[in-house]
Amino acid sequence: MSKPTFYVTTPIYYPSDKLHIGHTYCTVAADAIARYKRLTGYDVMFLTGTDEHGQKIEEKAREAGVTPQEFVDRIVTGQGGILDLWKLMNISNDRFIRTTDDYHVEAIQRIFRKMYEKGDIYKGAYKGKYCTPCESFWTESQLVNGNCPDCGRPVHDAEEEAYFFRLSKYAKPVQDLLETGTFLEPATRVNEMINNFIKPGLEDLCVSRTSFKWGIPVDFDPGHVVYVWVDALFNYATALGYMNDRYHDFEKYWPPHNIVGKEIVRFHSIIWPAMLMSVGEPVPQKVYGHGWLIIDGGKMSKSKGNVVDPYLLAEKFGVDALRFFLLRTFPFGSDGNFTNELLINTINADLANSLGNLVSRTTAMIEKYFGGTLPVEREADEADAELISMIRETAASYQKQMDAFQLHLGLEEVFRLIGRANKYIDETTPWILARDEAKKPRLATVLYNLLEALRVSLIMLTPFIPESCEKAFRQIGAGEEARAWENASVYGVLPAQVTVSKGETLFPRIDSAKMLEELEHLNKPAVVSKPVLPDVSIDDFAKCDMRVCKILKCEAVKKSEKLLKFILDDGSGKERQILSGIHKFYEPEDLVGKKAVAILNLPARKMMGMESNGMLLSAVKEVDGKEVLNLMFVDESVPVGSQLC
RNA sequence: CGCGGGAUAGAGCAGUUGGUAGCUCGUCGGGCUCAUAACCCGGAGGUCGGGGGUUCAAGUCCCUCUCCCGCAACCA
Repeated sequence: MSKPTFYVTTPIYYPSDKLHIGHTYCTVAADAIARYKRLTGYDVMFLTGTDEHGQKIEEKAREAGVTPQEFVDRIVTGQGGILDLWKLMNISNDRFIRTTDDYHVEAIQRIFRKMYEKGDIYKGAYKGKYCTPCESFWTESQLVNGNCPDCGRPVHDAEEEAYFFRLSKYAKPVQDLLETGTFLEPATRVNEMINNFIKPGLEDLCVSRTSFKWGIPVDFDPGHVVYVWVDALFNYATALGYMNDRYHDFEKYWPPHNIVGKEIVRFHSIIWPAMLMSVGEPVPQKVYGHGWLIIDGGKMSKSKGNVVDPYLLAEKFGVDALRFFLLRTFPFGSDGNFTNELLINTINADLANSLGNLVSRTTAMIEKYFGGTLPVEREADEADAELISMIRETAASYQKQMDAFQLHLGLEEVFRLIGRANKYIDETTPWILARDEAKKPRLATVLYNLLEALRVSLIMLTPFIPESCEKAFRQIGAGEEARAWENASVYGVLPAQVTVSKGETLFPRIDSAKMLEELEHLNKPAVVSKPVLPDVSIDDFAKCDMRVCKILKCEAVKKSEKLLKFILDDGSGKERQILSGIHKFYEPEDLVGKKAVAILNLPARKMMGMESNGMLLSAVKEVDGKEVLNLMFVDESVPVGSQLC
């Protein structure tokens, strides 16, 4: 009899930067699901990977002075890269796809052609507002006062050749899919999608670009590259061999369970099923949009300097502790507030105090009272009933939660049992039983029951903390059979004369105050000094017209967090208006009357509907992960209009 | 009125179809001594953001207001 199959995926991550704890969260969750399914008897395919094309990577590579391929190789396969991170985190993926893999590239070209030949992709005109100097297309909604949002100059209607996917054709079936089944979870996301995107009407989707080259070429029209929707989404299929010969298990595993972050739910729940309908393949069994990790109440981002490094945490706390924390603490569907303090508290309370200590006290007593091996004589008591029934029943409620991807609730079930076992020790007072030779059978029974409670708990914890469970199984003397899922709801699986060994401490307690202080230091990386830019000619430098200006007026721009509006005297006799995004660093009233330096001959640019004619110069540096900015003030004695050279 | 999420004990969160407000951590007191200063028991602490409405009954349904967050916009 062949096992049922289960296919689970993470998003393919965009390797424009190192991955952070948020990516780790998602991948660890998918890993726990994959391990859980394997444990419970499924033939599992677990896929993760990287989405390596696109304009941003092209630009980043150019800035770094390498080819796009070299750039992504470094982030994906290089030291401390994505592959290393997943290895460190003990991720059990069966496959890893990179969208630059040959087989994927060829398959995407075939898929694109297939949809084209079917008529679902057609060559049309990308109509929009075009800004000639910027060589950019804009949509109506992107315009600022009807002008180019980049440079503020007028735009005109223009058309460009592009390929479109007939998304509109699939609006109805996609809506039905969202409304009827359990296709998209959690359910709150369904309303969001329907209200935001389906109800206003689905427009056909532009699926090719000519503005950059770093992508998969449309093989029958080489000027175009396939845009991300087709390239990235179909990775879930090509990785199984869909439209290629590299793999041959599409039939076996399709359709997938796509675990995704809430920011890409839209693509996975609308565009993705529509395209699958187009190529005539089943839609995913489930798209699950998990929440984000929030840091200090706000989104994690580079510019806030609050990106949490998973390497650092894994090194400090251990991989299993980190994995456990992520999945135990945060409801999988909603956002979670990440703090180091919470991390330490969770590790101490659940892993050290409850689980680790239970293993420790149980094995210690068996060694102390029986030399490590339980005798065969037993004596049952009514006091055992509740614990034993929990040993038998916890697996069922755990399974129910896990099948619904409610990982944190699954863990809660396990810890209810662990808590009950700790209480059982107090109720049965084995240290008192040990004083009376006649009560040895009773004592053996109590300790055996504790081992059994631990055994079934560890089976259920294996998907979350595999390494630690392995160690703990050995300590409580559990062999292969005792670790099997079938025996997670059976009492009495360990041999009566089981032998234990109190090994190393599974999860050492963490000194919270001390560790927090340590992390505080580590979070302040050495000040990064940027490399000096390539040479420019003196002529190039001379093209920049920088002059001393006096700040006549300065006020905050309404509705803008960052913008200040300056009226400057640049020495010409005319007032000059410049907008600058520095409100975070300065209050307007502190700046009036001061003299600063501005570059005057930048093209005018519209921001929040107002024109900015130039830029105030600032000194910027990243210190302790935070951006520090200082305007370049000059001495009162320097005449207004003085030119820098 | 751009879209969405949220406001429940000191902190972080649960509260299913409306029917005595719960959990974890912290705190205070007690117990125990097998164990990783851990474990067990108990107490204190909430007019469920404000106001109005429906109902025998509202944290839960309806209206309204305030505040926070995310997306979007913007940060040359």
